[in-house]
Amino acid sequence: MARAATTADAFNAIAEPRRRQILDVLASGERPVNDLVRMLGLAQPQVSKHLRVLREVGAVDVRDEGRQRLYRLNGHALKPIHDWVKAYERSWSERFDQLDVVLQELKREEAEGDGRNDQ
Amino acid sequence: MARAATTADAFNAIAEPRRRQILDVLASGERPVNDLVRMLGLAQPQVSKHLRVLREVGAVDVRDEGRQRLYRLNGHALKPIHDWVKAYERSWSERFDQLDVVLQELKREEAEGDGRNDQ
DNA sequence: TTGACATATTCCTATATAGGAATATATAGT
DNA sequence: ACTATATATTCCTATATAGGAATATGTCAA
Repeated sequence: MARAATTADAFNAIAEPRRRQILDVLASGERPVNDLVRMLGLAQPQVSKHLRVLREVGAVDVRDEGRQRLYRLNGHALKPIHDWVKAYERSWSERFDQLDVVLQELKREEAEGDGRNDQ
Repeated sequence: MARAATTADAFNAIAEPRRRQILDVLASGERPVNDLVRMLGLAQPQVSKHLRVLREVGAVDVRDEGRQRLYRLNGHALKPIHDWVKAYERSWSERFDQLDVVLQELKREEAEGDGRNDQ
């Protein structure tokens, strides 16, 4: 079997750096395709193709306005990624290091309390 | 050009659901390959191959112990993903909705203050 | 050293890109 | 109707999988 389609889910869609760049630009607001072409320095067909993938996974929405097509971010599609990766935050976050220290202390106190029955 | 290699970066590596599952299992602690084989119901060679990809992007580390190889999580490799996706949190988080309300109010108050030169 | 166990690698194939080039479609203006 | 502008689609090709099957490598134990 080959790799899953880029349109299979958001994880596959955003594996491509250009598509992340497109989302980053759209984060600042709605944009026509040509804005993206200019800002990212890509060929127009490639941008349209990337936008199609992003649309298929629900990461962007489109709106017609005259001869332009205005794309806008739909961050909801990225929530599963956020939810998944958030579980690993403790691997690098000082905040969680601190939390771990506190939890360790609680556990130690609890163990000490065992013999003395509370107090 | 084809798609970037799965080993190109963490984004590409974790696009494959099996590899995310492997990381999820390793999050609970170090494991030999056969544990993963049993827990995920995959063929052993496939697991070894997925582990290789995860190793190449730095998401796991290995340690030899007798005839077993113990794999463990290295969450640091996932930080870039977390950092990237975090910027989109406001799209779905109520917390940020609230923050936006506050910011709007501040902006409004500032605008009102314009004519009255401070207060 | 022979055998059992644990893991990695190699070979195979169907499939899906990403980018470039060319072209199609749609809309506005004259 | 014609033209310019904006965007999408199609065709092409090199490349990289993911999984299955077979096999290689490494290590312990008798």
